Amino acid sequence: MTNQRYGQFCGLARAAEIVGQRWTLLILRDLSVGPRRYSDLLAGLPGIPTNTLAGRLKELEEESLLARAVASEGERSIVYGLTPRGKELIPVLDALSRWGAGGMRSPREGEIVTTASLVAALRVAAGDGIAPKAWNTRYTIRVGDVEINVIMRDGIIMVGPGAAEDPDLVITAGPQIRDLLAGELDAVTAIKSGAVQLEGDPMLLERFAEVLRVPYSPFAPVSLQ
Amino acid sequence: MTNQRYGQFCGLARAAEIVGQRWTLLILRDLSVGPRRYSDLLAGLPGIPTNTLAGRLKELEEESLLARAVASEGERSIVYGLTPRGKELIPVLDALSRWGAGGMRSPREGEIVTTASLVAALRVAAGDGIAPKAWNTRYTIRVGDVEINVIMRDGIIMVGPGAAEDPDLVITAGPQIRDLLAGELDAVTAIKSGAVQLEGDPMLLERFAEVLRVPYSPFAPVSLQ
DNA sequence: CTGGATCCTCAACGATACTG
DNA sequence: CAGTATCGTTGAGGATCCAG
Repeated sequence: MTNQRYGQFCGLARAAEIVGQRWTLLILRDLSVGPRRYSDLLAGLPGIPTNTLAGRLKELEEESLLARAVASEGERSIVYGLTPRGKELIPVLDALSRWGAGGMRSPREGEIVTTASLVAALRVAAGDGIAPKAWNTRYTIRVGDVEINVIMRDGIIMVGPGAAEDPDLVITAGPQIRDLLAGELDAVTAIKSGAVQLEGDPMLLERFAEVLRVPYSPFAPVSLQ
Repeated sequence: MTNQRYGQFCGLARAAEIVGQRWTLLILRDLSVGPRRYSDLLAGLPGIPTNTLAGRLKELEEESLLARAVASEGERSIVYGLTPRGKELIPVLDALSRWGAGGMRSPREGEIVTTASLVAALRVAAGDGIAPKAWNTRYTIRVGDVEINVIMRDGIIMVGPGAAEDPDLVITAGPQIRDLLAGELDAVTAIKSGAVQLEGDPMLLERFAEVLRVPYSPFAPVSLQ
């Protein structure tokens, strides 16, 4: 499977030959959350053909963006994880993610939220990952049947898949969570309108919305000059 | 021409639907240098089929990343230029470019340097675009038959296509210019080895190499954990 | 000459079935 | 669970042609 080449001695062209292939960016996004098995990736990327996934994983391994490893002793299952070279790409994925989110308003027909997409979105929203030191809070965020956690601890924000243990606040929302992160919907309105449902202290949603904030640039079609 | 979709309500997925198509990133790179005509783009992207270019331009216009305009009064030619939404993508292109450059060593068989690729590379190398205020210098850089200019003025670095007017230094080099920017080749060695030829004060190359510097991360294939 | 449109071919992608 | 195998479909590649 010889990658298509652009024939230019250019960093962007080289990058495009790798990440410009269909599904590759989403595979990398899923792996950016943590090492995953083949079947995890397949489940997190609805619509990807199995041969395409297998081919991409092989190519990305050849490019040293990811490595395969046996999950644990005795297990037959294989996990794929990003190498340092692959991890270098995470800030770029996040920048692209932020740009793409600026063009999003509401889900199109049939669009879903996956665990990795929600983790990536909140990782972007967390920005530099710094919160006030005193805010030690554990959040679980539910969108559909997806659950992720956001932990603020000692001034650091961590985002990961799965519910938080003993959460201080459980936030259940639909795609409108995007508007909350975008600052287009404030916490009070979100609660009143029913856009989010809470289990726990509602004040903790204010902190959440204050720290996890994507300053999407306003997007208006314009003409040149 | 209905774009392939990923079916996920995710910024990265939306971005990938647009910029993940073949040739799109390079078209945007060329336009990031400035507005260009159809034939300029065709010439700067050797190998692109005309129908692909036409199709991409149409899609990118629909997505409001670029706009078409009549070049100047009376002219029949059309120029394509980035909209603000398209320009928001330039820092992302630069980040991707930098990442890709980290995996580059020497040109592969048949790889060429184009005007836009060289401008983009030096724009990345210029980083935040700041130089010492006293360094008012005009450079012309030649690689093959490509000529671009780098102007340092009042602490600002500007990079553009075409030779500089009345340059203080003309730098002629091959692909080894990449090593100079990467800091893997210092100015003195570059001159002695003949990797670069100069017309003007050789000391000005030191300034050039000092300010235009891409801190590529070392790249070594490794295994997981 | 610029700015495409058309046609044909072929490699890559997509869907499904199947296997060690 | 982790992929191959098979086969149909789509989009890219390449050449040519055409209108303003």
